[in-house]
Amino acid sequence: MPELPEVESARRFLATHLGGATIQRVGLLDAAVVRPRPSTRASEGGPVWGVGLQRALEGRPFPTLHRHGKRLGWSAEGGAYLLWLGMSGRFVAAEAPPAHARLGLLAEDRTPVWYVDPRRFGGFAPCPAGGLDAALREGHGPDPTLDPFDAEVLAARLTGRRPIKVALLDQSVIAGLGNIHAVEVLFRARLHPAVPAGALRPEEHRALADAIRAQLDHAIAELGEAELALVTEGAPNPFQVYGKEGSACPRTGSPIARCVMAGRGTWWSPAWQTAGSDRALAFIEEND
DNA sequence: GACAGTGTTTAATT
DNA sequence: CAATTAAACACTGT
Repeated sequence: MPELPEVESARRFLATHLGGATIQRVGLLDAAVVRPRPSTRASEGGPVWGVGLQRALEGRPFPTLHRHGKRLGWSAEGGAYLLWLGMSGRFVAAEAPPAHARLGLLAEDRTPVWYVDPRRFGGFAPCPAGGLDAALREGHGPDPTLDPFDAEVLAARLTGRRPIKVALLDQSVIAGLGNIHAVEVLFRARLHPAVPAGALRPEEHRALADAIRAQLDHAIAELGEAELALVTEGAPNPFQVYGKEGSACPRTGSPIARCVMAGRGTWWSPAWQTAGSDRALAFIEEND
């Protein structure tokens, strides 16, 4: 579920539902969601760190959450924590815990809020007190919605021969884009996904920077007003090219293509995304 | 049953 | 050695 816009949406959701409240109890339905360090896996989590999280939150005001890229975090009396949503993490307000609820936040006169994460790639982990900002940014490039971000910034960070699509997924280059929004950004910028990252021209850097900002702003606004999930079951696919192989390109009507780059599904419109196609690396079209 | 899936780390390979 | 790619994680839905 979560790329930058969805994580920002989760941050606002928590502030709306728990802001100003005192946390009475942290329900540990699955202690493995609390980890010793950020970005560790469920097998490393456990009640030892779960108790630490309970002690950090219970009986205290719900903290202000900060975000950088896809990471969330807070720093308060009980200590600093990082929170990341992995592939399927989300927050749900409900009286009873939904399926795959891993943790519950209970406050007086508020609907309980549950951290739900079927795949358990997401979690909570303590980070050094006073070092929240450093922990949020560690190993990450700029967040396009929070940091200075323009064609020059992009040009300086996009180097090497790997495809631009793969570079956009690298959080150390830019923080916040995931597979869906990277695919949509390239469509907006009319850029071929297989252009080597270091081979972009100045006008392409500009188009890409504009597309990244536009896509993120668009997605945040849409999530805010519609509570739209990334790919809600039953709902039609809301994206221009993501997951649309074989269907008509919204701009040209020609079929959307798909290939795999760095192990991730990549969709694009060959007729529309012509910028850089002269420099595109060899790639495999697997659409029929 | 096989396969793909919104993320990220680690191992293996080039 | 640096740059890339594959595998692993954990589980659901088609």
